[in-house]
Amino acid sequence: MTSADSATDGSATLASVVPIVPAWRVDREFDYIVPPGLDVRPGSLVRVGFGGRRVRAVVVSVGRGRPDRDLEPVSALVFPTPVAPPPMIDVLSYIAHRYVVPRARAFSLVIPPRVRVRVDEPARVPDGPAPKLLTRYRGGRALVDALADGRPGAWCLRALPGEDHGRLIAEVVSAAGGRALVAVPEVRYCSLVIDSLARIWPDLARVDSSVPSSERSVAWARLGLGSAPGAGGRAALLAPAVDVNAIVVDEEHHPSFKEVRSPRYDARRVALERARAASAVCVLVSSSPTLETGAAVLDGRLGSIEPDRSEERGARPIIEMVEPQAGRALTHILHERIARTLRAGGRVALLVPGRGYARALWCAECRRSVRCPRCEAGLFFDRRPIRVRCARCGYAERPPDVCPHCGANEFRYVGAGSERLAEQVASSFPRAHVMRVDPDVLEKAEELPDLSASDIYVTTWIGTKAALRPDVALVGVLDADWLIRRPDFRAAERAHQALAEMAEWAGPASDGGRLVIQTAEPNHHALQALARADYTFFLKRELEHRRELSYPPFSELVKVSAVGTSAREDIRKAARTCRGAGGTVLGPIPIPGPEGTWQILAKSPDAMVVGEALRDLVRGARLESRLRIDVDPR
DNA sequence: ACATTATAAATA
DNA sequence: ATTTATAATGTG
Repeated sequence: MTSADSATDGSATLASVVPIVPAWRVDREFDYIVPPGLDVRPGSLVRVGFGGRRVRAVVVSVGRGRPDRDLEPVSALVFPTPVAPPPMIDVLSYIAHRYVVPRARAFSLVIPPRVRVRVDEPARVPDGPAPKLLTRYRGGRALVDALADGRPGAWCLRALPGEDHGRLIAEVVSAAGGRALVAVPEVRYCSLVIDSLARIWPDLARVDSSVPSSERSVAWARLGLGSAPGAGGRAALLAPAVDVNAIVVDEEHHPSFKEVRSPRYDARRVALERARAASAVCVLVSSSPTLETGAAVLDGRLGSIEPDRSEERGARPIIEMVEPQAGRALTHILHERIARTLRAGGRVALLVPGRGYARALWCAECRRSVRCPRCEAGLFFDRRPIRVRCARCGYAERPPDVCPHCGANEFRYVGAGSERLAEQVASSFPRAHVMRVDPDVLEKAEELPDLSASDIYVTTWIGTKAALRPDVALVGVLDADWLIRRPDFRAAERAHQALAEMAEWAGPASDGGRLVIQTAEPNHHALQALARADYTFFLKRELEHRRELSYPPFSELVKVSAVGTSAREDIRKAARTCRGAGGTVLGPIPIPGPEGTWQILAKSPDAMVVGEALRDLVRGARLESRLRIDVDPR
């Protein structure tokens, strides 16, 4: 098309764009003229004049037409390849709708850092490994066939505890011809899975948030040219790769797949949605999948890939449930198991629920705990220096001299934290080398301590990350009840996942692996499932509880909070809106935070219906307070 | 009369 | 979100 044509019939190439201005007032498309010679396609990132300034914008469609008014031209193309190639515009629009944000905010997820990039045509993608581990699973062959035939679908791959996920995922990526995106949990140190994929595919595009922005931009552009595969944190699922055959989410149950900042998307849903829109295969990998995923397998919405029962049982360590003894952090049995393991030259890991010296400070008189003035969470007690601290908000202060409730001046130190426990263990086993790994130690350490030097490794949940944990023969969980009894409807699920991870850490009984769990509730289904090495047992029992209270997967959740002058009034408006959209509303309740913060939780059959109603509320009525909408909260 | 500051409206 | 026009308020 030449400019002479547009002069004769008045038609021109037009682009509809979404300006990257995250405000409800401009949550729509704007049209511009595409100057001849500019390679503007759907998904291109461009610069346009908008309201007296220049902003970046994502092109959502391109076509010829007669402008019905004077249009501005697109002023430049700012990235060499489309940042939202089909079907990403639809996926991003889905995120905007489901998570109730202006489209511009969803689109900003795919905008690379501001650096100039130049990329070369990608080399041919080398072949990966043939399926060997995968075909040992029931359903593994079906997945390989589906990938080979290009049949779309979604699967849950329930990995064997102790499985090499790097190898397993490499086989999936390989079966997809390398045209795959892999998301791993967001981790600070490194990812073993990404490392092993990079060994097989040296061109692997790393879209980690840990890599420098220039490198990240280059990876973004290379994926746009068809280089494959790509891997990284949850953001990797939004990479501008073209012709994606497979989307893999590793450790599907990991909490980091829920974004905590706006747009608060759930990467599992996004993975499924992108795969559906791209007619690709989605694979959710975990040895203890979320209940939502497990339920989807039971009712056939997800294909099942699971290990053979005998292999599953074979991966399990010896598991002992031990009744806690009042006043002792370590029961006699656990003490004896530690001694025996050390004598045999084995290493021990002990898991404590909290850091610091004592986990709480209680008034000896009124038996109330000292709580954080900022966020109401319980405070833990530090000895060096002497102070109380809040694990949630980082509040740290000298402990009060008298009880803030009743004025008594005597306190009880309740529960051993990682620091006291490490001391206690060191004095019980004077010849063992005890190492403590908790958030305080990790913060101070410049680099990772040499973990292999220790005999007893005392840690909070932070030290259980796969990249941190040393080989051990015995894992002791000091207080499983703390996990099981948390006031959260997902407490059992989390406990099961955490303890399953500990069982994995201990290793199979055939290699001498042993797991000792101190608990007053040995019959809890999370623990029973572990003892039987039967995830499905846990799944079915926990589903009964969820059904009874109609929690996910029997409903979808939307959490709304309001903060500001008229928070109380606005949260009532939000509650009415949710009810009007078919939701059942819990609350409003006041929550910790700035003065006068209120929250509701809506359960409904379809969060998108509730979300749509809330979208109208925040877009239409002018609200005094700020509403924070969290769809699919975790 | 003119500078300064709050407020509303518009963005192609 | 940011700019721009417009109104409201302040100052010499």
